[in-house]
Amino acid sequence: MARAAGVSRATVSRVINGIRNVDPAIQERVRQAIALTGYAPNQAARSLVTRRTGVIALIASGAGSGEENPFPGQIFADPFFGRVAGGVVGHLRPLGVHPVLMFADTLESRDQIISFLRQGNADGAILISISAGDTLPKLLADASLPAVLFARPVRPIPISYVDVAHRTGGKLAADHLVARGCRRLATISGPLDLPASQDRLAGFQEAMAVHGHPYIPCAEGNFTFASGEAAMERLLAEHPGIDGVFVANDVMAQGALGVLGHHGRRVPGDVAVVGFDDSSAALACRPPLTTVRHPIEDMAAEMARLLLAHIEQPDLPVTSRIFEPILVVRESA
Amino acid sequence: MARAAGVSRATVSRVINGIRNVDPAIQERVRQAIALTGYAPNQAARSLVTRRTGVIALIASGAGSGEENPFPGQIFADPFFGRVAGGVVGHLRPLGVHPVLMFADTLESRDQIISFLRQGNADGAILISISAGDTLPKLLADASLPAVLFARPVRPIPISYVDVAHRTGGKLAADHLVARGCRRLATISGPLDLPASQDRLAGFQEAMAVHGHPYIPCAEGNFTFASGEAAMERLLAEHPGIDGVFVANDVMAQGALGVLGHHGRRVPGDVAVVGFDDSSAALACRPPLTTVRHPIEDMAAEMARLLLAHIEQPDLPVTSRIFEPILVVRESA
DNA sequence: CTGAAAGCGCTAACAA
DNA sequence: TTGTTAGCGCTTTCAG
Repeated sequence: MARAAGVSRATVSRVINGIRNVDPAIQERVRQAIALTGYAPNQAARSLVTRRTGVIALIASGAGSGEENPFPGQIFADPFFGRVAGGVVGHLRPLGVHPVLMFADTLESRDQIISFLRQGNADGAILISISAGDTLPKLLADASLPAVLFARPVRPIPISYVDVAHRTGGKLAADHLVARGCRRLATISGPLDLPASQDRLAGFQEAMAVHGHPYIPCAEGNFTFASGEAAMERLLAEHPGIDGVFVANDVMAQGALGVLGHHGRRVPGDVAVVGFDDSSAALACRPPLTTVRHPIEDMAAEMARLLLAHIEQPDLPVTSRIFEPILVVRESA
Repeated sequence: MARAAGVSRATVSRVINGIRNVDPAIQERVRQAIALTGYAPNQAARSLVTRRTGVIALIASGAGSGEENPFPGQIFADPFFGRVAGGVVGHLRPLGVHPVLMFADTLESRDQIISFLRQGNADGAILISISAGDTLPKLLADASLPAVLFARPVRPIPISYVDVAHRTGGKLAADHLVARGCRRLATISGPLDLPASQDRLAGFQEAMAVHGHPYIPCAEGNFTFASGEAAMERLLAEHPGIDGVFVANDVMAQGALGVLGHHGRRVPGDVAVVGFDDSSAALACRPPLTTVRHPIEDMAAEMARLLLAHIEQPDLPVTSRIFEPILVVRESA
């Protein structure tokens, strides 16, 4: 464009990038020419010199080293992932940064992601690991690509992360259930190879021990609806007298609620239920779910901040930031 | 890199881009040098000359012209959107194309999206409109940006789209419910300003008329869980004798199922329920939902094909492709 | 079959 | 304050 504005391209560039030291009159003239010609600067040319794309990778990372379902499954439909994605978009969009959706399910896809980043397709990555044994954090660290994890990695890795105090969450649930008068408690945990699951469980058990309940029956799930149902069935079969359950995420809690209803148990009358996440599933439960709120929006904001900082200053030391959960009391407990 | 390979960069480029006419020996030498040096070609430089990015925009477009929730809400958590996103990723990833997640909720965000595309940040767009009166399709067409819609636009617009035969879907549900012996039917529709909702409803009503039921009570919802509950409550209040319901999507059906249970109605014994989409919500229903399957993966594949074709040949005439739904019989009807 | 050279469109020194 | 100039790192004619 826009030497039709009667100035040099350098000046146009300065106006577009909001650099001062440009005569207001000329600034105006350039703006008009832009509006008139419908000029849109070429991002590739721009990235080539600025070495920045305004794009980050938002990665849902599962285990998988072989081949699986060709469709990145219902991960994207998980209310938890949805809330994270929403939080990230909400905070990055005003800054003109947009996320590329990626799914790391196979060895190949992990390599593809690393290449994608190394080629400068994106400036950094936000990684949401949904299973243990994920090798992507290490690959990212080894390639020293700017990245932030949504949760503490299984093994220590020099990479920044944001997490919630899972143990505190477990304790909140325990305290609430005990305060409500529950005496025969049980819990449905997430996959026990995940630190998050371990910590929620440990926090719950420890708090229960303090309340004088040294042993708590536990059924392991994998954060899916169906696994929540199955776990609840097992618990009910082995411990029919249960009067309170802490479930490690809302989606499983939703499944558990259905099973309880099926077995004629009233919630919260016969059995009180507390979930975890405060995802949209909590409001889709009947009765609405009392749950431990994962402050995802705050965490997403912090991840955005951290990632951008790492992008700006590649040698910034890695940090972690732990958020405190709170109990949201609704009707299920 | 890699004049360390002892060849010119032109040759390296040829090897990387898999262009023939390269001596196998040299080809091998280049590959080794690449592996050795860990060379990764710069995508910006590449895009600058090829005018292609390998990125497309995946847009969830709501209505909204003012300001709303700062967080792109639970759209991303909707099982329907999740399935579309998964289908798109599944088909584009093998081709080395990745989607940027965008949310068009405000006037401003729509402009931002158009700029994003015009600046060459992405080669084209896939748009999933989740409300009527969306102006984005028109903006895209006016800017003649390569784009494909997930559904027929409300008003005719010169832009390609992929859709499902909603009327057929409604008919499938009607035929099944009647064949099952239901006599007092009702339906919960989606927002009636959406063509998709209108067509599902019309298809259902017309088929019912053929079966001798000229009038079918209808309650309008907006595709959310809560609206499904509310609609079912209304229906039950006004027509307590209902013995079959066609619900325009699975998420609302899930809500309806809960309400029916609450009112002591057995499903499918007292009331049979048929949903629409066959999203993950259908399997999370109790009993599992009989539903009209939206062939989203096939549709996503077709969208990918169409979009890439439009990107290759900018003057390709617009087309549409309508897919046939099928009935998936489970336990709810 | 391979190399040399000319840009792609922009930003960022450096002059003026 | 503005214009000139030199690349950013690649692909792609065009010679050889």
